[in-house]
Amino acid sequence: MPQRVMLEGAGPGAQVPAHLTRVPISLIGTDTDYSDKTVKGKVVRKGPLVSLASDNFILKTVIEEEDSPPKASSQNPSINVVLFGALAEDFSQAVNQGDVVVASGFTVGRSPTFNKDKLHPFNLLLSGDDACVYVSRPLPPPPDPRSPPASKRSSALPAEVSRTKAPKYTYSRLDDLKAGSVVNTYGVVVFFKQPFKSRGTDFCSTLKITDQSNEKIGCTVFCEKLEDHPKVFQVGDIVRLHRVKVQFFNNSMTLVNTFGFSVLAFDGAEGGSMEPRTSSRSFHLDQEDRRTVEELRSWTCSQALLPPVPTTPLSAAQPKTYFDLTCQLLAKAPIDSSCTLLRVWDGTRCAHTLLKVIVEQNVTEGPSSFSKGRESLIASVLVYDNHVESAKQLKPGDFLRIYNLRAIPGSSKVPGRSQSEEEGGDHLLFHLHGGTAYGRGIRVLPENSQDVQELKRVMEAVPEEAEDDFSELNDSLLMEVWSTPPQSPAAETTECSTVRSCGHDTQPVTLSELKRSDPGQVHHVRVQLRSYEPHRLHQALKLYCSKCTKMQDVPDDELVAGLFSEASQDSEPCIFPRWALSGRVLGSGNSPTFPRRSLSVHLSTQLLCEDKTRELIFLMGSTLEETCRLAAGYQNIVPVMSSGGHMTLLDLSAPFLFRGRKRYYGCKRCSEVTVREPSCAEGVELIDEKIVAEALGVQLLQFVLLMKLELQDATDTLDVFLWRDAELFFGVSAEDVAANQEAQNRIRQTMDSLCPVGGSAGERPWMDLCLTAYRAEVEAGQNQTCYQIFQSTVTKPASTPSDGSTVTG
DNA sequence: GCTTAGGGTTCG
Repeated sequence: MPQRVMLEGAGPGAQVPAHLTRVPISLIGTDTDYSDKTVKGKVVRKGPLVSLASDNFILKTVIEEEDSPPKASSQNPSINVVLFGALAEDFSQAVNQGDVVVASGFTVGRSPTFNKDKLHPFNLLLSGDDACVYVSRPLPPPPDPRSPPASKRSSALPAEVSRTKAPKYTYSRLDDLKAGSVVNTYGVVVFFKQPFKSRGTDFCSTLKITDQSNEKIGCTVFCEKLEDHPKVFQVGDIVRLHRVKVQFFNNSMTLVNTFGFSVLAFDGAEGGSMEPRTSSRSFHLDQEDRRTVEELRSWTCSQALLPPVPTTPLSAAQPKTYFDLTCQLLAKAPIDSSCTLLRVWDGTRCAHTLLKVIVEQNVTEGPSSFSKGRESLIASVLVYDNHVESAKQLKPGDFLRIYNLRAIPGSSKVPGRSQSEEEGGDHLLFHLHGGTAYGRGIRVLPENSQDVQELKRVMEAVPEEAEDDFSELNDSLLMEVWSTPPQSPAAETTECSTVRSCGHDTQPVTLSELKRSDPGQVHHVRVQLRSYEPHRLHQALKLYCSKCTKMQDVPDDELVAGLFSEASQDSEPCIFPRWALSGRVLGSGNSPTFPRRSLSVHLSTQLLCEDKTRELIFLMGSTLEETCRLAAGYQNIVPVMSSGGHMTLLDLSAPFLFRGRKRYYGCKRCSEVTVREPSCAEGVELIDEKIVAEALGVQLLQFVLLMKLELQDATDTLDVFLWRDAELFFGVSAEDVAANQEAQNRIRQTMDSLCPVGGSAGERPWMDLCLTAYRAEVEAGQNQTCYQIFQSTVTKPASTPSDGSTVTG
């Protein structure tokens, strides 16, 4: 058992393997995989070495995070660490109180002493192969006589104080294989087949691997149990094979598993997870293995062996092509003995209408139908022959990768009836043909895999329930507005955090403490952003009436354009007010469809006298587009129409005022519209939206931003609103967000930095926030405690390379 | 017991 305490001669942290990322002690919980994580802290208490049985020991120690940001709390976060076996022995000898240690390869358990010591609800457990402690300490060297000479300590590899050596494996390069020998080897997968049933007793899987030698070697694995097979998900994955026999076949070397065979598979991407995929409980993985994987990853990268995109989303599926699909199974139904229907989705919309295969009633596993909006995103996959057997193992909800799926256009060859038999045309369904050519097959992806996390993000951004085509169209239009220009969020490494400006003198509390507090209080918390709504950020922009306190969505362009068009239909004669001087203005159209035409316009005589003709006009009969274009030349444009022979405003769902790119809306409940001459008394320098609204009897609606954020710390999660101080939080005005792209980008970038897409918890920066808790009526008669972020601002410090710690002040 | 497969698109 290779259990170790590493002594570092150089500075702290210098020799902790680079692929490990550090987790703040405050964030330790049980719902995370810590296999590639570290925790760092100073040993503030070191318990005695306790002998449990012969050759088994236990030692308890407390470490405290030294470099957590100041003012976070009166006390630095600390946690109990329990070490077992030889590691406990080594730790006892090699580590002193006051040393700074980095622990890796630990698991997390509930702390049984939390109620007593109030240290941390969880503790770290270090035992087994992977557990490791790195000690950084200034010289002199430790008192352990077995410790290697100082010269070695300053080398790239940490010196080790270990009583037991790892069983040593040697790995053959692929250009150095001798027929008949049994070897261990590493390789990058360039081709693979999922396990399939052989004619014999076993499942068979096929790999072709390569390494820096550039040899490409085929490899066949026979195992009765599926879980013993290589867990390869995509080309570029790295495998470590133990005990494979080298054989000659057709003039080339091949590898076949032999007695004692085992395999680990790794993500092949640089910076990917170091957690090996295996069903084996007793595998050994040390620093050298990790380095080998890193080296293969960078070689793979230099050779461009990894496919640029692992799989094709449904939105990019083209008729008659083969592709791999990552998706979620929603329902399945048998068609006949050699065909099964899988209904899947990936959150993207296929460019072609998806064909729905109708099956007999009561044979579907999972829901037999979905909302209209959802149905339009679901693809029918017909799997044949040998794949029917693997489909039997699948359950609705599973995340799948389907290899070598083929997009089939039209609907003529569908078993059973199909919804669009008469339509023919541009419909798609998908076939997984029989056989295993080109790696054809299905694989269930583990829920914690990076690809599934990404898939879920995409799916979560899809609106919950049926939305008709109209609103989806508008969503996609607005999405374009929000996402241009396409920025590369990956390139942005800026740490992002927040500062409070509330001035309260309150100590930060944990979320679980906060939840136990009475409402009506102010709290300070230190949290990360776990998720947020709405994902389509344009939906965060609302209109708010300060009089009736009602909130509404911003009407979309299609609706507004409709109101303009309706208003211009009305051609009944109109008596214009006496103060208004009528004229014509030339519209902006210049195409046959939109001819340039003159529009009826009305000016205030007073303004005319003051030679302020461009400051305010009343415009009649224009389209939305014409109004927008004219808005470039006039400071204030009020669209008007004729109603009952009088000039009046359009329906208040339309903006009552255009000021440059900004549009202003009025509250339908609280406005009492009369078109009057604005009281531009002398001395009024500028006609703005307030003056116009007042003149017209319009209760001006305010642009606001409203979001729901899910916050998280080590103890709990909490939903909070970001509303009243949303502008302060983002450093933009909601009015600007409504009108310009830069302000929209700023919000998008802020959210991306607080909650990177596909990012792990470790990548999310910490935020210091001020929260208020209050009772509010959520539904009729239902009071609930709500939380809102106050007086907190996101700060973006100059982009500095992070030291791996995620905490910023 | 000690084979099975040994990549290379489709019946639908």
